[in-house]
Amino acid sequence: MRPGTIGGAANIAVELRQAILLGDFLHGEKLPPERALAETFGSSRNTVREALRLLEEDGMVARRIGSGTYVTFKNDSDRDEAAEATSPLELIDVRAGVEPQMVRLAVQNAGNRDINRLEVALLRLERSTDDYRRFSRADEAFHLCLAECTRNPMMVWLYRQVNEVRGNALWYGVRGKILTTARMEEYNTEHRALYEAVRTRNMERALSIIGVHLEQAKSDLLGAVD
Amino acid sequence: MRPGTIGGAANIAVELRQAILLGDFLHGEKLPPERALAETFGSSRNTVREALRLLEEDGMVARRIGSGTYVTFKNDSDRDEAAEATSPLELIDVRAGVEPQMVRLAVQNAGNRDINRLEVALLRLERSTDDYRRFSRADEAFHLCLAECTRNPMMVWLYRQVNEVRGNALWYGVRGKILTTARMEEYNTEHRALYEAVRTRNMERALSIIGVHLEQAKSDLLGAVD
DNA sequence: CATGAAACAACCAATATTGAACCAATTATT
DNA sequence: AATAATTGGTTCAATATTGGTTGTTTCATG
Repeated sequence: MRPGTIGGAANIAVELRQAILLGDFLHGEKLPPERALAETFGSSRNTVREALRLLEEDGMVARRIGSGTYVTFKNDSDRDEAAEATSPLELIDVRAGVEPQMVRLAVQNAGNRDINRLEVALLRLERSTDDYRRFSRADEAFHLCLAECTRNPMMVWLYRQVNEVRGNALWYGVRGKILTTARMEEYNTEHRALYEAVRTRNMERALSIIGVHLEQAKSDLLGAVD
Repeated sequence: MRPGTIGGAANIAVELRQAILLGDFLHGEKLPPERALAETFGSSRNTVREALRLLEEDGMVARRIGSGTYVTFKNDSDRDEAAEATSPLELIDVRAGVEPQMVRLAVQNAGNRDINRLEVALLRLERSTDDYRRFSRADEAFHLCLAECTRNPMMVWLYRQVNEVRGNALWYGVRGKILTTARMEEYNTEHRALYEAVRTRNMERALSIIGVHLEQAKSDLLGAVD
């Protein structure tokens, strides 16, 4: 038990949850029996059971009579592993699936407020062509804003994940070579065109732009490898 | 009170708020009882109670008679929140972006071993039309296998995520209504056609099938709402 | 002196914890 | 195959803990 804290079912639950989140207990692993946990935490078995009940409610563990209590929580470190195993080119393959659909839904579902925020992000982007790090951040914000235009929470979440990988990947290293001021301004021409297409609900045009955008990102990447 | 001196309910509130914000007390955790806090802060219980009242006003903690004072402040980690906020229809919108690209990459990159495993999954699927729960599990396995055919770790991860949401969403409830034996057999016709298209590297055909598949899933869902 | 914050104290009602015994399902042992 | 050991599920009553409440006292401040 952490110093300064007092026992009780809620706190035991929090500690076990932390232990699971931190990987002390892996997915599928069996927790110590309730009677052992009771001794470890210096409390009664009923209290431990109450704590486990809370974890079970959260879907962190599952209990089986006669067998034990098992971790059902699936750790997100899977994503980091996938990210490390994924090359920038493969990432573009993934984005080529996600982003056109994102644009499609954005054109369909964006409200006026969404479009206003998208414009703000665009203006910031256009003021950032002097520093490729600032540009990268503004670029992320713009695309995230675009994701929010879809009004689809899952799509927003998905794009966040892909975006984070984008930060981890090799891309991060070659970024400085690719993003010359001229290139950034080229990208921004596309960004503005994309914004206009979304604003005027021109689906065909928007899809065409994002397609070109991804193609260019791909060829830029291939060029940087040389 | 003289300026420059410490003490008083407001200051205790500030200290506790800091402790919570810094993670000394996590969400759901029970704070030490008022009597103990009074001792550690070297003040009376009344003063501590006043401090807790302030925190309660801020929505940082909740108090329950006979139980304790609990931290309600949440450090946003909303992977599951996105899932809960996403309707089955919105999920299909996401899948409509991911799955065609998945099929495209699968046709491009699948090796012979991948295709063999895909066939195994397909056969299992075709033996599962008598129970919609078994069918659902086999269906997941088949599509996951398809994801692995892409040889793109990020795509595999992505599909896993989408798949998990599929399990959480409302879909889970209406599944029983949609998946009649006849419907499962229809789906399997498509599954087999998809398998054949991947095996023979017929990209056009594969994309057409997955498009129809998603369209049908969408209309089935819309039908089930009535 | 009047005021208000704080300390101290006693009690209430709600809740939690404990300890025990026993059940039911699973797993290990013989 | 039969048996024993292990493990989660359940119930109950006694006890401890905890926030809520009320009242009095102390003391620095204006």
